[in-house]
Amino acid sequence: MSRSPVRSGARASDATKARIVEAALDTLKREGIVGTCARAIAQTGGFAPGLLFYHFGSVTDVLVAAVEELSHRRVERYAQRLADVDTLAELARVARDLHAEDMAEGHVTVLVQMLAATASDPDLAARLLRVFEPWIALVHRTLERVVGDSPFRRLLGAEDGAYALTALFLGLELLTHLGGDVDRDEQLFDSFDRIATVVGPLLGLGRSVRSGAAPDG
Amino acid sequence: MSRSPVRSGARASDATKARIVEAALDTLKREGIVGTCARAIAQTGGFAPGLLFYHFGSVTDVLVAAVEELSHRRVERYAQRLADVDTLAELARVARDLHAEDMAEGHVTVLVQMLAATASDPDLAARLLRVFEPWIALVHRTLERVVGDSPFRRLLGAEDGAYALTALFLGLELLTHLGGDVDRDEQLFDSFDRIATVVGPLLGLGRSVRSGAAPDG
Amino acid sequence: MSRSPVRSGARASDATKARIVEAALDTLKREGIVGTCARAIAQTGGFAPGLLFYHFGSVTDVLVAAVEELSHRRVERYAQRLADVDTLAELARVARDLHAEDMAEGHVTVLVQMLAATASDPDLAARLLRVFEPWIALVHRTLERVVGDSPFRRLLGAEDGAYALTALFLGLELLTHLGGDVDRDEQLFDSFDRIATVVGPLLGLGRSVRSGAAPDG
Amino acid sequence: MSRSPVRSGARASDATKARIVEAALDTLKREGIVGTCARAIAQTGGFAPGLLFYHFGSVTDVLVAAVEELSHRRVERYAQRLADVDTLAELARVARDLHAEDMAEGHVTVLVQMLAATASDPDLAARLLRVFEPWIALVHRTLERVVGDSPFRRLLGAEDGAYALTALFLGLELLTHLGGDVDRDEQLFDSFDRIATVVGPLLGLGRSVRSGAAPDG
DNA sequence: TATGAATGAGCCTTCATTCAT
DNA sequence: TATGAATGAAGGCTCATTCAT
Repeated sequence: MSRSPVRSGARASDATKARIVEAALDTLKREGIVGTCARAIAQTGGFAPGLLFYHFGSVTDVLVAAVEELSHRRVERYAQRLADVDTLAELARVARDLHAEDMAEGHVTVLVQMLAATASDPDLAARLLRVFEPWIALVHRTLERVVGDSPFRRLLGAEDGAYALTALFLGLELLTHLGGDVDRDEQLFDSFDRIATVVGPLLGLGRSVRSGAAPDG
Repeated sequence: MSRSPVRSGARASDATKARIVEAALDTLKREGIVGTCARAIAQTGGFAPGLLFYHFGSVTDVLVAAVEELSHRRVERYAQRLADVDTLAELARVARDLHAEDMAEGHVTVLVQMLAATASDPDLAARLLRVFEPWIALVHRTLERVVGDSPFRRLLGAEDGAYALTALFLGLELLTHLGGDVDRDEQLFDSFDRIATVVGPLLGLGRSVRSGAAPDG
Repeated sequence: MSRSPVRSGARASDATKARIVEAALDTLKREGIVGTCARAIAQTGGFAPGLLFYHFGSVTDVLVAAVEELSHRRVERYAQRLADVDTLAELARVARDLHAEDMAEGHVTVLVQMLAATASDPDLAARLLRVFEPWIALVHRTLERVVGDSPFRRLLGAEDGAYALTALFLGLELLTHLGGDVDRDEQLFDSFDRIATVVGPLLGLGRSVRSGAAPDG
Repeated sequence: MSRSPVRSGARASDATKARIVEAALDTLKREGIVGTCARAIAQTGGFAPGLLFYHFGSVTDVLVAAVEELSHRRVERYAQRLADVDTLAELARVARDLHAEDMAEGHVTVLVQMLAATASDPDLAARLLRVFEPWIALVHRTLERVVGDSPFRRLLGAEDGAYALTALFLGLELLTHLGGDVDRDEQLFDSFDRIATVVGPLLGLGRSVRSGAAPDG
């Protein structure tokens, strides 16, 4: 039933597992969840389909591993970029960059496709939730910092903000594939920039508050 | 040989086609795109799988017809509810209601699942775009009215606003299935209410502007 | 999950189901349980493998249906031949005939192969038991009649006798495939004939008792 | 290139081969022939599947080796227990004991499962026949002794007797798995005891004859 | 000697689709 | 119009076996 490598920490096979995960990510981006099957992944990666089962046991397990890997990578990157964000304006700018990266490299596609698969597999939902938790927490912490103790907090809590922001990212991905109008996102984030620049200070958000001790603007 | 009800305008078969479409919607909501196949639809509707092909030619065609039907229904309802919306605060309230309806009846699930399928089928993307156009236009028009000629327009154009709002709706659906935390959406829309109530007047949005400065109707 | 024809009583498909069952029996006889798979059955019967699943849902279900069919047929035949058996000598003669038939047409092979499969599938065991019950009951009733109220009854109850006889039949099949010495069974049943002829009357078995002591028919 | 332990007489690898054989026996008992594959055997024995092929070349070869081993062991044991058997009554008693042992430790399961596999592999049949020969010979010799020169010999030759007895053992195994009625065998052997006790002397079998004419012990 | 990675064939099952009725 | 039988192509997964180490 549970062949050894499925849950072992063996070093030798790690390279192969990484290769399989990479192939899964590629396939997911290119074909979507509907077009992603063991054979498609194997073909993408240039290996025999059996190898996938040898190392992961099932297609779903590969996909979850793939999302895990992606999540790790992006959380690291997000953490790096969000570390210095204290202002709504800064947040808008960084968000735009991260979103651009995500779109360019198909990261959000992977997430959205996996989330869609969740509808026919409640088990998968639970597993994905666990994977996303650190990510959600990161966005949450950042917003906490940006919103801080400002009065804006009364309007939109950090948690709700993180939730909405995440939803927005995912939704944009769904729509992007639809129209192919790539510039639209650019334009939208331009708007966010403007809003943040205007609204932020207006409501006393971000650094202005925190550095209230040392007003720099 | 010459039986082609697929594209005929025959009235007699319309009831059956409606039944099939309804079954497709049900199945899509319940099983998601991955679990939706000809047999599943047929079983949901209580008819033979062959009937589906007789009337629509292919599974994809039924699904598109289903989305079309759903879109028609919702556009009508949206139009009805959005007709009187002139204010950001009103918009927030109506948006919350519509979103609640959509979620309760699984409408957004259908959209999201179909949009997800788009990734492995570019043709489908084009067809869906056409279906969604009137809907997008409606939201766009509403926002146009709400934002009006206010200075806010500079910050977020009606088009971008509609785009972002739609994306948000879709994204929320994806996330809802994940955590099962149904109250979260409620909470988020509460926040929107508050924001709209506070920010709207602040920026001189909605009726205040239109009916205040230049009453045109 | 459970497509209609699987458990329907439809008349039209009965012929096909019979054809599939026949192919399963043939395959079981020719290839044994190890060599009997959906494809092999399909090839034997000259139909697409999918047809088997369409009508029966799973390979195991076809096999059980096949054993059921075989059991029905043989029970009928056994009943016919055993009806007039009152004597151990008669029983020996009829048993030899029936065994010869069974071997010639591979009936016992089917049973033995299915029973062997039981070892890795407890569920199957339960299902087969149900199928065999009427058969076992028949042999039991016959022995009851043969042994009657004779003193022999103290030595070997009808139930044990039926059990042993059945086991013997099955065991012979296993051994026959081994040596290919077809005459051996003949020889063995010759011995049984002789034993029955000698031992029966010695112990006052069968008709001698029933019609001798109290002629009731 | 030149590593061929498959047919070497190397002493070092004998322990490993024994381990593999043991694992094969265990697996055969637990899972039956249908569930016995290289991986299952390897898992049972706690070694890599490759090892099996390294030492035996194929799964079938391991299984044959396993039956060989089992046969050796049981022949030895049977010889030990049957050595002193001269009487039908004694034979019945010993047979019951041996059968109980065989059942308890699953020996007959192994035989039956392998014999079943014979149906799809004529080659295997030939190989097994060779393995069983000494065993059959042993039973034959014992019966020869028991039946001796008695008039019973005319009724059931030793050869036929051995054949029938073996078949019975195998058949009982097949039936035991079916009903799970473990006591049934006990009961049957009780009957045999009774029969042997009554019928044996009646027909002048066993020691009575041999030790009667020429008392040797 | 022993392991575990890797492969390709094969197995069970499901799917979209066609067709006779 | 509607059904249900039938097919051939996948799809997920397992298997025997080989090979590099």
